[in-house]
Amino acid sequence: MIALLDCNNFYVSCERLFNPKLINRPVVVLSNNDGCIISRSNEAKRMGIKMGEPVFKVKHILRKGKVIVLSSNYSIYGDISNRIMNILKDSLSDVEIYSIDEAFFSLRGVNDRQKKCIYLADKILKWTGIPVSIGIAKTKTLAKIANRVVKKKKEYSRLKFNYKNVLEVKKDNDLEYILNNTNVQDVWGVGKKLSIFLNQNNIKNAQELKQCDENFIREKKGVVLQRTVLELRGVKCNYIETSLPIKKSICVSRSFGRKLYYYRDIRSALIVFVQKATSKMRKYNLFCRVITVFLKTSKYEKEVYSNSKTYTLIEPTIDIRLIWKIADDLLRNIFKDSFLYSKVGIILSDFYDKKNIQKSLIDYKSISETKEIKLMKTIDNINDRFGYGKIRLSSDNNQNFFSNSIVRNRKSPSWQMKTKYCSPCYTTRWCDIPKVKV
DNA sequence: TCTGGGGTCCTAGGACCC
DNA sequence: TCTGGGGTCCTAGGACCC
Repeated sequence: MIALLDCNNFYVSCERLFNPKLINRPVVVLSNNDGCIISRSNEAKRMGIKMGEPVFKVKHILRKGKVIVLSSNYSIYGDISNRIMNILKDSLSDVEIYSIDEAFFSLRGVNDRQKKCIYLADKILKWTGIPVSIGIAKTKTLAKIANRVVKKKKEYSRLKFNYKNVLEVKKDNDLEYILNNTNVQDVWGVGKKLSIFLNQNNIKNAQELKQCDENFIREKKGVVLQRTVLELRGVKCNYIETSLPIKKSICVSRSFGRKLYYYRDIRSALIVFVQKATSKMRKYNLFCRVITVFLKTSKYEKEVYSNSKTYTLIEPTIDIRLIWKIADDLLRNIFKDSFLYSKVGIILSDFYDKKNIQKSLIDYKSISETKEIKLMKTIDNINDRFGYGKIRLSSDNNQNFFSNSIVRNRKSPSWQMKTKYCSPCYTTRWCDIPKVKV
């Protein structure tokens, strides 16, 4: 049997840990750039605020309901997430960290599965303060559904719930009842497009999807959806992945705090993203061969433009100077005057381990300890010790960006994200650690 | 005024090979 | 009249996830 653990309203729950004023009040957390609502407290959900909704569309509800609005603070969420995952790993052998707030784990060999899960949920609540829900079933897809049922008990009023936050579906007729009362678009792996297709073919709920002709699904929509159908029938197609997957691409990109018109402004944003992407790549000890830069206007803009260019090197590289030079060229290639741009980004891909690098036949030199590698290591060491951005590529417009954590009043570069309502980094920055008066 | 970021996987089609 | 069979690799685009 497989269990899925999911933290309840995760970002809001994290914020509440350090700010008790948020408890029992409607709270929402916003996406980067304060654009959309991506986490809601139960109080906010009850007011009809939807997941993913742009803030400006629900301004009136937020104001009227005195909803507390927060920018997202990923250093807190990441840190709390690590603590929760470590608790799981301490008492289980097969844990797959599926996302920042979700984990699958195997319950093979466990006698009383619900008891074990209740114990884990209690421990997580006690040790971290985060409430969680756990669903248990034969496959990942069914565990996802069971988990959803725990969180939406009201929609399944005929079920008997023995526990507040854990559910194992044991009886066949219970499962049938659950699947009959779960819309097809709420099944894991069925998104907007597929649910439209399924509805048109008279498949409206999970039970109907389970019983439909899998060959028809395979032929029309491919193997992924076919697997979903099989998983609904209790046939395992997706297994628990305990080892970290090998990275296939690294992307760093942000929407600008305001629309940008000038090339030099966009360039000064890109140079920062390139540095983030390359330092991330070096953390994984990887070399990349393919570099992509993309640039776009908002899709809601009157004059829409979006373009990307890719460059493939002969030899994989780790050198930020080379990567930046190429990225800069690519940007110059796709930039066009007279658009109001909202976003630029870099994608590094086609990764190689140091040992598996195919050298150029023509321009051969030994890779093992070249100057580039030594230089990059030195940069990383200095930045680790003295703070990110102490050594970086130069760009005239970014002088204040890297010192902004200390001096907040200086003018920040024009592309920087909006984070108007950000809470302190309570657990990851020395000066933000909460003070307690006794 | 205002609409996130970072990923993965699959498929179809084209180009090419012998 | 009549034009093979079997395959790989690459890319773009579409779908999904949180």
